[in-house]
Amino acid sequence: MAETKDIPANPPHRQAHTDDRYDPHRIEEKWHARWQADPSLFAADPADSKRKKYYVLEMLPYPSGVLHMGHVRNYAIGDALARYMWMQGYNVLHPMGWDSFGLPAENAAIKNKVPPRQWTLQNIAAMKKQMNRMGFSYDWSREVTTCLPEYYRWNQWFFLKLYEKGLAYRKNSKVNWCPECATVLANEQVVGGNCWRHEDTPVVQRELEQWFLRTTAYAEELLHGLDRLEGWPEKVKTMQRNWIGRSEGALVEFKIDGRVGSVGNKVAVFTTRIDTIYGATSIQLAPEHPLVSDLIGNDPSLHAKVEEMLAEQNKAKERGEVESMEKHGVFLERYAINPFNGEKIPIWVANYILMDYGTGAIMSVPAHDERDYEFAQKYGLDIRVVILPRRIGEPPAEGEPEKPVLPYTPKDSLLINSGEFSELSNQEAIQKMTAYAEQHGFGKATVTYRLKDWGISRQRYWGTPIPMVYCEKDGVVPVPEDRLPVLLPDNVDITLQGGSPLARVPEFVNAKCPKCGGAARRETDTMDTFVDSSWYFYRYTSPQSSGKPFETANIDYWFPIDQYIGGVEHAILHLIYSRFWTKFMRDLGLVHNDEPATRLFTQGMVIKDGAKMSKNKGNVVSPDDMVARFGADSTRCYALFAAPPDRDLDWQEAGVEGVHRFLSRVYRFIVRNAGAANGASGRNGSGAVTAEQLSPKARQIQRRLHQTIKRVTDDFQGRWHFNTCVAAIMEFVNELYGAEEEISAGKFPPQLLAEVQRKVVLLLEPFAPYLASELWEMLCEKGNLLRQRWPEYDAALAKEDEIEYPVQINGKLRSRITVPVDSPEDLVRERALAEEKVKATVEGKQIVKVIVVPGKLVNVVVR
RNA sequence: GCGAAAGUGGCGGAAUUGGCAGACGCACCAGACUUAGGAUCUGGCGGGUAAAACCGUGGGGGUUCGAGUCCCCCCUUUCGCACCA
Repeated sequence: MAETKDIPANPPHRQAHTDDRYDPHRIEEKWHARWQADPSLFAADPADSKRKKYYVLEMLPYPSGVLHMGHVRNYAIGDALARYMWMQGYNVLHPMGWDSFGLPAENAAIKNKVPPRQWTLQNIAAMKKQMNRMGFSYDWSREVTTCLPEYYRWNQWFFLKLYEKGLAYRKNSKVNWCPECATVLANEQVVGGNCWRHEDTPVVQRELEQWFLRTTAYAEELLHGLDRLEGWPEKVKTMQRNWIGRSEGALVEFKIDGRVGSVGNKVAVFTTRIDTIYGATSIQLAPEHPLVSDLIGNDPSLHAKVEEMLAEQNKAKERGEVESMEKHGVFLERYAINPFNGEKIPIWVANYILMDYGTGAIMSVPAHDERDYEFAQKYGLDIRVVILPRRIGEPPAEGEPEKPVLPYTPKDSLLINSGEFSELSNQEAIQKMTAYAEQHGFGKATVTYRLKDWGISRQRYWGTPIPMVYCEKDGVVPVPEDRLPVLLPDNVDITLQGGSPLARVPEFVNAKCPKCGGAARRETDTMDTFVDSSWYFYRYTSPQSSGKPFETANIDYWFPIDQYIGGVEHAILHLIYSRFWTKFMRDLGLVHNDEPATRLFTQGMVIKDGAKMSKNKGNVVSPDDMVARFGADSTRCYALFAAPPDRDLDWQEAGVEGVHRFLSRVYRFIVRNAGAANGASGRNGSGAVTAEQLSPKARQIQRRLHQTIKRVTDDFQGRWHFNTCVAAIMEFVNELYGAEEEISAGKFPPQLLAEVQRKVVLLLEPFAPYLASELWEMLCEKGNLLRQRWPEYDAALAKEDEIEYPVQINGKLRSRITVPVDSPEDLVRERALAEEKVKATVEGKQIVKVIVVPGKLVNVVVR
């Protein structure tokens, strides 16, 4: 009690002042207005800048009209990084735009009778307002809006280039059709075989003539390029590898026995296991295989059976039950000849053969393939073993059965019953048998991919018109470059259902043939919106460019993107398409980089009560609501604090409150102490005060400050653990509160106090930029915080004088000793053994050894 | 079925290379200040015990002076792929 005399009865930090209350709304509105008034604050220097560049990019949103928490998290991460990189002295490009074509605008138009364009532009305005309110540091002078002709004309231009190079072509193909919407859906809008908007409406397949982009031309490069993308998550790279699905094998032709139809007298199969060809006991065709009807001929009962199979398959597809379908087949009563042994084997049609993979036909080897085995068992087909784990006559290894368990599929065994190839290893057999087939003209080595060409035609209104016309005389004719853009007409009645809305606009459809000038019909399909997002980030470098999509010189400076940030849901589609687009543009000579982005980060989802936020579940937390209650700083700071960025984040309102309390504490500390420090020059380190002149507590604060700078910096750039960055600052602020009695008693040199406050504010800038700006000004500092340098940590000042060693006995904590830092091991050992508790515990036992881990601990091993 | 990631207090999460498990925050408890407190400040807070001992990172084994961390087996959850020949 006695010492309380020295301390004011009501020390300042124990009082609630009305004037030191943290009012985020007052602060944020003030700075919001200033930032809006001066867009240059967040603008990147031009590409001819001598400064080193940093391009940080968040995936552009679809302008649905409201920002959700997932956006906020994504952008809070990107914004923290952008601000940090500015403070590291980089010229930072941090742009934002709108992926603004797409079906929701059309749906909204039908529902609310608002033109898609108007609906979209309103939404953009609303979301932009929300983003600005969050305080994101976007360079809006580079904003890209994909539904505007200035942008989409370049989609058309690229399309013409693709067409010129033979990378855009037209063919008949099946598309997803929702009868309820009366429109085509993108693959990603088909959920479990049903329409995403009408969850009980199965999507049907419709055959339509469509435009495709030849992504498969780059399959090999898209695959191998992944190996060099070290800054991409393994998960995403694996997904892309699987999607591309490269498979090495052989094409082998089997002659068809007997009469020959119009399609040919051979059937080609693709196999990765040509080494098992002596075990082939049937040929299996996909039901849609063109040979099927030829082989059936006029047999009505076979015809009916195959038809039935197709019908069943379609039904299963509609129900989304294709995977669980039982294997089913029909024998076509015809035979093929195995070119290796001349054997006649039956030809079947089977529902498990996919027409769009390989050749749509396989050789069936039941003994050595799971699916063929299941099928052969059901229909009693021959099962012939042609590979063994060991030589015939060799005894089985310990625990190995006498005969291999079928189906036996390993690739490191030996061939038997395979003519001249018997006794070869599988690997050797694959090479020799492929060569044999090639020599005899019935086969060759080949590579198959699962990746398919990208169908970009959409029978929708709200998209980029495909710049093609159809002329009776000249056929398919591209619109000449100088007549771009082909403008998307306004005032289109999209309530008319069925077919492309543009087909119902005569002014649009009726065109002149660019070649002959005669009457022609315009293409009325529009492009997939993934075209828009395949190259938008290049446009940010040259947003005003009018004669070209962008200036190559700007690309050379800014690209590749240093850090791309977005949701993992784009791992395949957008990220493959944009890699494809980059490679194509590189081959045109427009860019000189092979890949769009060197580093990719996929943040976790924002969930609430264990489930993804959704209107259906009623667990949506609105950013506006959070901002209204706690302010933008608390909201974004919580989004970074609550979990590491790659993990799912469980939104807890009490947590936002906690962060808000923390920011309040920072605010109040500086409000109370800014005056004491102002006037002192803390701007260049600790000024004139040396560490020795400080009181123990002041020295401790100085030490902790530098330790905190190190922790925040390391966690930020080393690991991207923003949660521990914020935690470290919290710890330091707690420490400051612990020292506040001494501070308010004037025992801290003003220089140190100024340095502490100044650096805390700088550390806070990436996480709570509004508050940081306000406090910066309160400290009488001037200028754009983003142009300030990130604080540097001083190892000498951070260094402890003493270190505490835990002392273990047989691995259990028994005591602690404190020794001067850098004490020699011998001294640490001596002090540990001299410790009373240790002595008592060790008493009467034999010390086997004493382990001293410098800077960590002491462990005494006794027996 | 295959592949990947994860499993730590009442909750979100820390522990970066094997070295004091539970930082920081929430919730809770106590105290201070108060006309008042859903404000603020201080302290406590894995289980267990009077206090220790002891037990604790999904379960079981192992390596090690020492394991949340490494190895083997198993369980659970999430995500991705799913007849790809």
